[in-house]
Amino acid sequence: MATKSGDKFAAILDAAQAVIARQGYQGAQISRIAAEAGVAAGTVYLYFKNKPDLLVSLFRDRLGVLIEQARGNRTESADPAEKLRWFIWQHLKSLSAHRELAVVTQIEMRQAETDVQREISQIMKGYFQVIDEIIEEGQQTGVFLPAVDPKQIRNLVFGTLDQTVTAWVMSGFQFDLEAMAEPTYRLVTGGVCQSGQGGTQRYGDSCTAQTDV
Amino acid sequence: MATKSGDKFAAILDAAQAVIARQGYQGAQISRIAAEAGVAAGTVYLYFKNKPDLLVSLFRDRLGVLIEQARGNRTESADPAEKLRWFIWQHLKSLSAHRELAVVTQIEMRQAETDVQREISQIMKGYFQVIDEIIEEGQQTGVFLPAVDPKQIRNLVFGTLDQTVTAWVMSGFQFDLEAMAEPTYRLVTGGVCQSGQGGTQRYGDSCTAQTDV
Amino acid sequence: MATKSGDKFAAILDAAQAVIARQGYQGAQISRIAAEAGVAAGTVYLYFKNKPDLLVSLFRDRLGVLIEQARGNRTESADPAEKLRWFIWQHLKSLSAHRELAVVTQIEMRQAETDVQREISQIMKGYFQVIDEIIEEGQQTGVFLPAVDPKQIRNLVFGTLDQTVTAWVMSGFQFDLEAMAEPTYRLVTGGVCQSGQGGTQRYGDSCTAQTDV
Amino acid sequence: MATKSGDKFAAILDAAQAVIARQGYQGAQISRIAAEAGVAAGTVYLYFKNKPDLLVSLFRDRLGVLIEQARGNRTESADPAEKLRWFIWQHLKSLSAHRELAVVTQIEMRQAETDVQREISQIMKGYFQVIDEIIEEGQQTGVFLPAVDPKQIRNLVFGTLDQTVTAWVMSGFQFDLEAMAEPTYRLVTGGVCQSGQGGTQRYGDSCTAQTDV
DNA sequence: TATGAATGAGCGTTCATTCAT
DNA sequence: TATGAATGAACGCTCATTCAT
Repeated sequence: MATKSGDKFAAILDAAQAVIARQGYQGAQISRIAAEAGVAAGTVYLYFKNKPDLLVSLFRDRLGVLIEQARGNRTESADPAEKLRWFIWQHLKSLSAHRELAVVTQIEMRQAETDVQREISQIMKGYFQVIDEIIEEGQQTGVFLPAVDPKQIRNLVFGTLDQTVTAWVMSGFQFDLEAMAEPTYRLVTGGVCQSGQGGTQRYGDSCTAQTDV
Repeated sequence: MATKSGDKFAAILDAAQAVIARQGYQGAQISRIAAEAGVAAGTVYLYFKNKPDLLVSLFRDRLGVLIEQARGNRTESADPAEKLRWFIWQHLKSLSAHRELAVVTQIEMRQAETDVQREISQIMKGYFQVIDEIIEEGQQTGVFLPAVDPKQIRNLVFGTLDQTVTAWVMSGFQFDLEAMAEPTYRLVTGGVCQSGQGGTQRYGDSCTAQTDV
Repeated sequence: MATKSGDKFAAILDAAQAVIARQGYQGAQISRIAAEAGVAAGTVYLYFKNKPDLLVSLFRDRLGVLIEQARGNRTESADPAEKLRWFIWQHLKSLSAHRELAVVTQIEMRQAETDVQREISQIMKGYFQVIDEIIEEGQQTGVFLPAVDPKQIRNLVFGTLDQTVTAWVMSGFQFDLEAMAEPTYRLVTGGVCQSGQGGTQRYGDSCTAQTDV
Repeated sequence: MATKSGDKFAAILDAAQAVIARQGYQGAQISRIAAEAGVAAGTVYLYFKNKPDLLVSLFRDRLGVLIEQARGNRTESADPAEKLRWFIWQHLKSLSAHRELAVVTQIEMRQAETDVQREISQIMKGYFQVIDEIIEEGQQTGVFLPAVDPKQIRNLVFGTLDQTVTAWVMSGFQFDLEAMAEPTYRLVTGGVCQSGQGGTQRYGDSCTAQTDV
């Protein structure tokens, strides 16, 4: 039942993640989380103000790890494109290795009350910042489209990752999420259209027309 | 209060959408929805099995409109790329015109219980199919990357749209969502990387290297 | 269990009075009151906002009867002193006939939270007003000491009654409360000191000195 | 925070009085009282059996001071009426000088559970005894009405004082409580009726008729 | 003595759902 | 069909009390 660690804070967070992944946000009773953490129900309130606070804390803690990881890895290559590849790979790899976390972040955390949602959005900004920095660097060095609002690019990158992970969770983990990293990266950077078509396509072909503007 | 129409079914759905957009999924009480629809609380149960059923019905109804719209519009051009452009534009335009609907689909509907989530996913498949058909047609005609799993492309397309709309809602509708259609289309089709770089890039540049594989 | 009356409002008030008299304010569980009233716990909240509101309502209702009674009886005689005698008699007689009510008003109602106390004080003002009117009339007609702040007189009158009833309750109803009316009236009107002493007392005797000022 | 004295018993009682006066009986948490006393929560249980015991102890201690004071002062004059005057003045003066104590005794202590109430009543008997002794002495020396049950007189005296102090607390200390001593004494001893009326009153006037019986 | 982290019983309140009319 | 009063299960949270140190 109880996590071996004497650190009840971590034990409760772990239990919360497990229970939420299993029972869903609404079904996650404090008493259940406490039991799973090996503490009394009241003890939860020594570490967290209330149920929403526990959930926000869980999200902050878990995303914090992703953010740290992403920030650390970013420096391994000078090329922004390479940094982006690395970011995508890390994201998918991390969630791939922690299915419970993926379930919680992709599905259950979005079932919180509106107030909690707002706080989670704030926390997400920290992760968005990591992407934004990569994008802006890439735009400055001319690797990424400089004329496009970086937020749009971020929406493309994060939206694609998010959708991919959600699809993985909803499928019941039926495919290899980490293996999606490379193709996802290619799609994101190269787009949907057939390359090389540019030379032969007829006028008005919208798939190449885009680059004209 | 009540929708004038004698069609209580529609009146309840409308009220549900309004109340959920305003009070959030959790705060949406049946009694409130009923009052807003101009019927008694018990009447809701003459048209819907229970609360989850009401929510799923709402989602099905609203997404149904989007799907019909997307299917209808798809035929206006033979070019799959053009169809995609049209789809993206329709999606953003529709939600742009119906903020309440956007709030409900992007934020509040994701707060439902796990069971509801599953059903919503099923309904989403209908919308995904529309995208999938466009993508597959594009791959067959050679407009879209043929070697890539169409589901990945769909994740890119839908993920980007979804993220864009969510950002719009979370921002408090601070930007022109419909105006995002064209740049979003270009990003999705052309990718993040600077075009034309192909000729001058040095070996190993990952932003072009991708197309080699 | 249930009061025969279909009037659930009254049934809940009756049950509340009974349960509070028996278990005390703190021990009076809503579930218990509901059971005793023959309704479901949730039903209580159809008639009362919350527990404090139920208590305040109970007090208002019960005191309202006393106030009406006191106001009605006041007109039976023109003499303010006689009105006071009547008031005192009515007060003691009413509580004497309703031990449960006496317990609740004298003991248990004073165990409410500070907020409830404040509201109860407001309600008490209605009862005080009845006394005040009698007193002021008596002062104007010269029957009662005109130079004394009427509020002080009221404190004497109500304080004595209140203390008497509380003593009765705390004693376990060991004496005849109604029989206390006449002697109480005499004490209140004539004071503690031996009458007739005025003529023989030596200078400085404080029991008569008072009348000199 | 903590009282300087090493006497934790007294420190806890002081803290209890302060916290109860500020937060009310219900809101007085042991942990808060402990913090205010500069000790750990557990330490409270080294000096008091439980929360009710702490409250009863507080009341006993505070009332003990009043009783001692009243007993000491009683001997300063041989005249029972003068003793009564002194008693009334002491009572109002003491509470006037200790608003916190007045709040606790008049309002908050009455919010205790039924068990605590019973014990408080017992303690009150000690104070009542002081009044009773004065009264009985006065009756024996013929100063106070000999035919009246001394308990009735006590109810008049204490009830009036109690009501006066409560009115003072509820008013937010808006008047000079100590200044009420003399008029209160006069009322108590002389009664509500106009003196001197005896000679001129018409037959049946109830305000004088009383002394006939 | 003293600590203070941990306990866990206990209860007010909400609200989806039912059913007699 | 329609009503809406009544239901009652379900749960987050508090805080007096304990006990290992």
